[in-house]
Amino acid sequence: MQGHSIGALSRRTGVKVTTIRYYEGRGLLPDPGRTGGGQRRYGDAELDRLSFIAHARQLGFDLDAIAELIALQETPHAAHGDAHRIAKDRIIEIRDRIARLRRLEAELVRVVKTCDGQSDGQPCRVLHALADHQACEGEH
Amino acid sequence: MQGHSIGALSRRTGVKVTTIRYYEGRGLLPDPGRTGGGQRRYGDAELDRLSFIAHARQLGFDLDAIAELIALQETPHAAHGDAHRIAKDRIIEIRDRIARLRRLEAELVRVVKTCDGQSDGQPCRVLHALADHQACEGEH
DNA sequence: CTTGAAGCTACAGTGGCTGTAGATCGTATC
DNA sequence: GATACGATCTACAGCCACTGTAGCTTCAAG
Repeated sequence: MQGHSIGALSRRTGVKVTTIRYYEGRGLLPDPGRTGGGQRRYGDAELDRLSFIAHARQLGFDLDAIAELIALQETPHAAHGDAHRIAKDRIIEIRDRIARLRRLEAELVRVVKTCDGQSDGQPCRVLHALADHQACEGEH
Repeated sequence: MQGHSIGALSRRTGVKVTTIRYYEGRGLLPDPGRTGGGQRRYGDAELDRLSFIAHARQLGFDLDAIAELIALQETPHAAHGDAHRIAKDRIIEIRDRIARLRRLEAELVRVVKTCDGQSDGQPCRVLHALADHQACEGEH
């Protein structure tokens, strides 16, 4: 039987079989052809699309954003602005997340330091430091 | 009626009312006292604990880790090592996430750049770039 | 005593899958 | 052909950490 089985697609893209079926249910992949027995068979176009989805997921796009990007691919005219907007939104979001994580890191380091080297019978100050929001300079 | 209502606790900690009840169901907060009519009334100890939970959540601890930290608070002896381990694990995790986000950012910037300034009638290259995993230097 | 905000329980829904059960299919080997 | 066994099928439940809803009761101020 010609075409890729769902397992072959999975091996090639690193996307789990169940996840591929889930994407189909979500409308991100078209209904594929079937064998006489009802098993899915895919062509190279589906392989490409699944690679696209997998890559975009790894870049942190959610499934709705990916659906939007796919729709843009299928209506090529004047899609530049939208695709750029979506990608730039993601960049802004990622920079924001990095900034927040850095603040968290700094605070956790501070929390651990308040206790380091101290080992009497008292409850650990890490726990106090965690409860003590006053000490954070961050805005969270 | 003495004690804080659930709404007062919510206002003081920034944790939503429904979330407070959810924490109670998860065992992170004890069953509070109730008024004759069945409404929850909290003391300062519960307020402190909820602040602790809220702060730890903001630092990215999951509820299981927080439950562990609370358990450590209640059995003070020899808790240092464990509390430090949990906090240090989080620091490592956060650094890892920062590193991965930076790679994503770099790639997205690259993706957007492949197209910038180009505005013919062709499908946007952002979409190609997203599908083209070959071009990533990262390990994802 | 009335009113309206706040609280109550119980349950369904979110996103993005993952795991399970129990059946069927496809293909390599004998 | 028959058989064996892995791959695939559908349908549904479960995960995390909430969030939202419906329909009711309670509290506290005026």
